[in-house]
Amino acid sequence: MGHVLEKVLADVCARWFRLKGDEVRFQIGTDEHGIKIQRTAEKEKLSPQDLVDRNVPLFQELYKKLNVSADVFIRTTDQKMHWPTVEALWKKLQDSGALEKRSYTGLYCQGCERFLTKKELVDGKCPIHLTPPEEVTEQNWFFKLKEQETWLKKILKDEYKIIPDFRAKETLSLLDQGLEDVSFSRPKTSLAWGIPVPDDTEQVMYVWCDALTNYISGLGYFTDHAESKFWDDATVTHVIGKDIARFHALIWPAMLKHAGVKIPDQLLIHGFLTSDGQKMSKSLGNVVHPPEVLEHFKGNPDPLRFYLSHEIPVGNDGDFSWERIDALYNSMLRNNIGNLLNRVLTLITKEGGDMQLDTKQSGVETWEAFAKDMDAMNISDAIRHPAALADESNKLFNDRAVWKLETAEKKVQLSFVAERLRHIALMLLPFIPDTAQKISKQLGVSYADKMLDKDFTIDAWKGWGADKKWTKVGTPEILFAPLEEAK
RNA sequence: CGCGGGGUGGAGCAGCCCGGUAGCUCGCAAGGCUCAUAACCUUGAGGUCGCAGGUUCAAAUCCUGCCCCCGCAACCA
Repeated sequence: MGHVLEKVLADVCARWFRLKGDEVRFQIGTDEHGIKIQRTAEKEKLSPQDLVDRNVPLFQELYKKLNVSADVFIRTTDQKMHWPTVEALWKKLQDSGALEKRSYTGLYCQGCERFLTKKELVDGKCPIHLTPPEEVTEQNWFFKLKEQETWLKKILKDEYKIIPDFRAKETLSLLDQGLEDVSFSRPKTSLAWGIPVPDDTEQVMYVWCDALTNYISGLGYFTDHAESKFWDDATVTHVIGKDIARFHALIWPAMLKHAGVKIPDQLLIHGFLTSDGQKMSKSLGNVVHPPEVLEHFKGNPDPLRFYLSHEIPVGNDGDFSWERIDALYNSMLRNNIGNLLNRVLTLITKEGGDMQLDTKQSGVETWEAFAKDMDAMNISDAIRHPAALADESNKLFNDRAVWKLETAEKKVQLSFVAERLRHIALMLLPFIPDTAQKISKQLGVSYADKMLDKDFTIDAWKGWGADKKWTKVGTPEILFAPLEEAK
């Protein structure tokens, strides 16, 4: 579920900037190397490659169902697109003197097949296997991170913006505690499943140089540079989980510095999801699988997208609960927005279906505030603007008792609310694209068919009464069906 | 003294940076409306804002101390 939060968050941002007319390159991917994959494959009697080839399409499928509008999906096992960049980067690091081969001595547990830290030990023994670990020495390539401390402090203050703020502070305090050099490779004997170190047949790259590099390998870096303008001339934003934040904040810019590549501009760090207030874990049996949520809403990704956007302030941990998502679906989507659309359209249709919009006074004042929140990626705040507008419109509908008015005035009032709904749909477009389009289609606006195209922009449509060709509304349909008896 | 987040009506949260009638969603109660997806609108009940001190004319909001919950503690993704 965590990765879904991340992809939806990134997708909402990507869609927003596209809608603003920016050129956007939205990349996601999978890190498919490492000892865990290797071991799982052994257990299942598969080759590691077969294992990831089986699993990765499942993720891709899921993202597609969630309407994640990624332009590129990078797999770290992709030897054509990914590996050449990684190898080139490694060499650049080596040439710049950032890498050094050293021997590393650690406490190795045979049962776990990995090094343990002193703090993990209980009475000097591995807590899982209850055996004392042995001292093992192996050769590793190390990346000299420590010497970048001062530089990192500087760029984290001035150039590399971490969102939210408290994470930036956290990272800086991490720097104050001092950095260690980082192991960048493993002997083939302990890690076979990875990218071989160039010119060193005994060593395989460890995760950092491999996985982090996906951001630029997807742009053709060091090879054909096909899309490198999306790095060099763009605002680069990484969207990641708090668990890997420090590596993105520290190791990655240091690597880029050595390679002579621009450092990223922003690091958006999101929190984790709990399930009914508890950490999701297999032993507790409270893990929520995204496909279940999709199925719960009949394959419609929008309730989940809306939930994640609405309930979880960017950067904080959030909670997933079936009760909450149902409640939000009913109150916001169904009763507030869906019902408003329906009552308006039904009445307009009874009056012949014509729009009679008074274009003199605007009924939408929230675009500026909305755009400000979106630009700052405060998506949980941003999404409240269209919701509030719908809320207000329901009130207005009652206050003015629109259904009782005389025909002429009734048409004007109905058109007023319909026009508001047009704006609501535009604001919702980054969050729940399918629904936003459905609303627009029912309203009958002229651009409804084009809304989901990647080159659709909203600027021309933000004005009050901007859609001059809009004269008639479409047929009202139920936007969000009632939920069946809850699970 | 490891680091960070949090403790606000029954539930989930906002407000705290930039002190001054405690707000939102859900739930609950009463009323209204009937255009609409038993939806929509209004009103109400319910909070000593974790605890204890301090600053101030005034503190949920600033300062100090304490208690409780939750993550992370570095190569392990």
